[in-house]
Amino acid sequence: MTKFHHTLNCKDCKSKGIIFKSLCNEELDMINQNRFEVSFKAGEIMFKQGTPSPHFLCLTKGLAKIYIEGRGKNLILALVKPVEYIFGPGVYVDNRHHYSAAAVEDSTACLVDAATYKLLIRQNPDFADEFIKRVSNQAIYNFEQVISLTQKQMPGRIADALIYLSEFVYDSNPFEMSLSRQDLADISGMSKESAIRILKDFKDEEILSIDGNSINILNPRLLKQISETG
Amino acid sequence: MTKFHHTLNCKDCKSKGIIFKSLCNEELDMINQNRFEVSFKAGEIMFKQGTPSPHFLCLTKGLAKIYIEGRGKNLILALVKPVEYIFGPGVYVDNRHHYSAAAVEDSTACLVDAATYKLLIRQNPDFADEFIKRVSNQAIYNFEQVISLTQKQMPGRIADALIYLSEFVYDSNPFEMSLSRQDLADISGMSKESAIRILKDFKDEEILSIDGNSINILNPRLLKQISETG
DNA sequence: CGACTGCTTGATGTTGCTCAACGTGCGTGG
DNA sequence: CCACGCACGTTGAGCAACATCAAGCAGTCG
Repeated sequence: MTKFHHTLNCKDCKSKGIIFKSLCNEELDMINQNRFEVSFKAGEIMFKQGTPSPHFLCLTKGLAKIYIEGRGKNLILALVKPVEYIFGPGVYVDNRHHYSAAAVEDSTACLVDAATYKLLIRQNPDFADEFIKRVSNQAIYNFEQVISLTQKQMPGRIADALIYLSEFVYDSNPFEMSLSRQDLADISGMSKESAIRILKDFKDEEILSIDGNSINILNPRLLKQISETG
Repeated sequence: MTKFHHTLNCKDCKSKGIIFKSLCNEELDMINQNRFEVSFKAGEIMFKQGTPSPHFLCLTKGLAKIYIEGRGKNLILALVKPVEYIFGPGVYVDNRHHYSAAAVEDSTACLVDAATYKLLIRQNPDFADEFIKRVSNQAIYNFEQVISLTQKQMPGRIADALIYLSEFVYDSNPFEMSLSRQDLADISGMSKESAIRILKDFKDEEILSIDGNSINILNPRLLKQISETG
């Protein structure tokens, strides 16, 4: 994990687009004053569940997973790609992280002081609205995830995970999966053996073609159907 | 479902305490202008997943459940008691309810226009902070729930549900459960038969005594331990 | 009194986990 | 360079957990 300081200014940052669009230059300056950049190698832990949480983290390059550590197994809540931020709910509650984050690919991120961030939310209603919208979206996604995990059987859950990867993470159909099979299992809430078996089944039914980590969804319609029928 | 209008003023409402403490009289007036009261009989649906969501709902009497409807089974996300509010994430996203709500006991609630509420959040940073804190707490609770549902076996999940009921909902140890066994099962993500069986096991092990709907936790320590070991 | 609803229990089948063995690529140190 | 260890992926067999089905029982309401 390497730290840089002020490699460029927030005002000029290409990445700010989606998140900080409601901030004026003065406000961006404030963030710029209170941030630093960090880089992570694949596999490195960004922060750990239970530790104090003084920062807002914005991923500028790579891919990260956020996951809850529970009794031996991990559960991956989401994958985070540039330019999205990680800002746990603990910041407004007990100042602790309630989940862990780790780099899946080599990544870089900007850390911004949480107090600064909270101040901006108080100052700028548009920014606050934007933030609440973000949190709301995450909550909605969580609901779907809970239903997937508790009410679908394994093929449906793997189907969900594959659709998520193809549509939201890698954004392409034949895609190179930088996740391990264990990660895929942790997304779908099952053992890695089970995940592998389902992948094989899908391959046998010619829904997918798999070569190592490159996956091609041959029959998206059937995959969607498996996802829906559970 | 019966409607009342302005039975009293928000300023004088005993129930406002926790939620609206950061609002001034003028702001409370605004809410007062844009609200109406509704009463529900036990079992009645307050709103349904998928329908438009133009209101913020504040429960003033009774007990309600919020639950997601999925393939035949329901999953109860939380029980809501006075004075807590129900304000789905959809309000900031697509104006739809992402879960349903129903009265468990005879209940009354205040409905407040969502636009008014959102306006107040923009106007009053303290109120906004309070709201975000609330949403954050809910998110944290959701994480614990997901872990409980996906990584614990049935006895641990039932233990979690019983602790939740005793400590957060009914707030007493021998408690009269206004929920059905099906509801208990829907909280714990299992079939009602399984829920009943675990209850019986707990009774046989003298962790609980059960008489109809009144439950007495005889061995809270052991129950906690079952909850933790999964 | 019969129909109905919610609760309870047992029998049976399925699902998905665990464990153990083996293969394979990759980096490290002799 | 080769030998070795190590992490990841893969496969099969056995078993525990859980759902489903079916039946019976009490209370309640017309």
